Amino acid sequence: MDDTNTAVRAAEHGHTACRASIETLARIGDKWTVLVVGALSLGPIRYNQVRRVVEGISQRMLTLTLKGLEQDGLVSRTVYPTIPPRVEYELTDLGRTLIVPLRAVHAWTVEHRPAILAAREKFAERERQAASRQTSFTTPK
Amino acid sequence: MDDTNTAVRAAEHGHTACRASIETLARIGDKWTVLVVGALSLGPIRYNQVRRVVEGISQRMLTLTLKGLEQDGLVSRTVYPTIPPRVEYELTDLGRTLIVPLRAVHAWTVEHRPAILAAREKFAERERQAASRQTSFTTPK
DNA sequence: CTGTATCCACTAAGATACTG
DNA sequence: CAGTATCTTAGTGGATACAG
Repeated sequence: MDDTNTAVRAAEHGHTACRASIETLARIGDKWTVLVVGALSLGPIRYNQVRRVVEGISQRMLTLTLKGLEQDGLVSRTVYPTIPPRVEYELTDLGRTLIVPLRAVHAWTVEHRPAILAAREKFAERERQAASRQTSFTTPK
Repeated sequence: MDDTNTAVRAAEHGHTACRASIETLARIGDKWTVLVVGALSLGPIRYNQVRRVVEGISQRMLTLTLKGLEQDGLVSRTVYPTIPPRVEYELTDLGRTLIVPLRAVHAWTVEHRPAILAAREKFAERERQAASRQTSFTTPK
């Protein structure tokens, strides 16, 4: 009917196209995937090396993350049947293309993180003020 | 000692710088935030309009997502004290800067999604083969 | 060394009902 | 219209122990 509704319709249009991307974004947006990709971005690397680089990751999560990436064709897994066994992980060509947009996001976070932290501070402050005003209303004396 | 270890050390160096970004990435990388930002990217929009555009979001998640974004200074919230009440949400300047890297990621997902889906297919196929080979071993006759 | 399997705690998220 | 409150369930992730 009006401008606003037109804008909303446009959003809905883009929205459908977005859904698919969201699913993909969820994959790479989780807690560990980006860190693991970062670890792999420098070349082939073994399981326990990843584990050391990505500090704090559990064996379970590392295995799950790597398997997920392998499943999506972003990482290749090569087993050398030696004793002890040796498994190397490496970004595929597809996986390497991911580095570019990842860097864009990374640059954004680095650039705007101070502003975000400042905003959080201000928000927390306003919340404290609102809370104290509440208190003085309910228990004035 | 060798090239690999050098690479690993380099990764560890970058790693520390990454941690902070990860935290921020977790914020914007969740299921709903990106969709909501997409809805807001076209201009000021009211609560229930967002709700309609971002299909499937619950009231709870919408409120939480908006509050999170407001907290981080990415979205501004304006209340018009009319009856019925009217609340408009809008991207701040900071929030608008987020659109750029978001588009980069979006472009990546659109471009490479077919490859990812194909990789998943192939992976599933290999898994089926491995499973059937297992079966023929354990129950040969 | 490179995983898998199990258990458990915690949180995230949906449904529902209610308030200003 | 724009939320808040509460309940319940599903998924995530960590610790541990064990296997190939």
